[in-house]
Amino acid sequence: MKRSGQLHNKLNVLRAEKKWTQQDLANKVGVSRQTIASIEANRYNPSLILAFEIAAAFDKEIQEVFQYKLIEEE
Amino acid sequence: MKRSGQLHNKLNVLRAEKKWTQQDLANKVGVSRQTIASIEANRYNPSLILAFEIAAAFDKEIQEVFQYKLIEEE
DNA sequence: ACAAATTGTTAAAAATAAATTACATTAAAT
DNA sequence: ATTTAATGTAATTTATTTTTAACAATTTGT
Repeated sequence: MKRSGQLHNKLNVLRAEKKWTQQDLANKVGVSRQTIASIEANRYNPSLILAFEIAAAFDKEIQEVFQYKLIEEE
Repeated sequence: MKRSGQLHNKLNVLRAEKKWTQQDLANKVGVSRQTIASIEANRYNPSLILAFEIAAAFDKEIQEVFQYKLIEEE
């Protein structure tokens, strides 16, 4: 699929603030630890529902957790 | 995968405001018309990147376009 | 009423996310 | 220094999204 931008996230920072391990967060949102690790490392693009659940776990809005930067087109 | 909530969206309303067809929106975000139709009908859960691109097309935040309601657990 | 555009929906294939298993590396605790 | 917990990452499998193609149904324009 076409990708016209890049996804970044603040999962490691937010986890550190709460002192949660990847496993802790994985348990809270009901996915595997590797899924959290992969998202954290930007290895893939989570589903919107998972993004909502992660944001809710931190009591934040999605854009406080995930940032999407459009790539400039010339 | 576990689903502990429901996703809703306002795509049809936002499209109507802009007078965009499904095809128009599909072109703007670079997916097929059927992808837009399927998201609009809640047949599936888009990727976070696609959700960001759709929101950007409407110049809105994600949560103005998509709403995620957690299901009550007892 | 007719034609054209738009939408609803489905099926099959392709692409990508997510689960699972596994193991190596790093950090923390004793 | 040794053990234990936490993280990085890779391979394989499974689940889901997305594409493509197709056709029916509905809406819009003339």
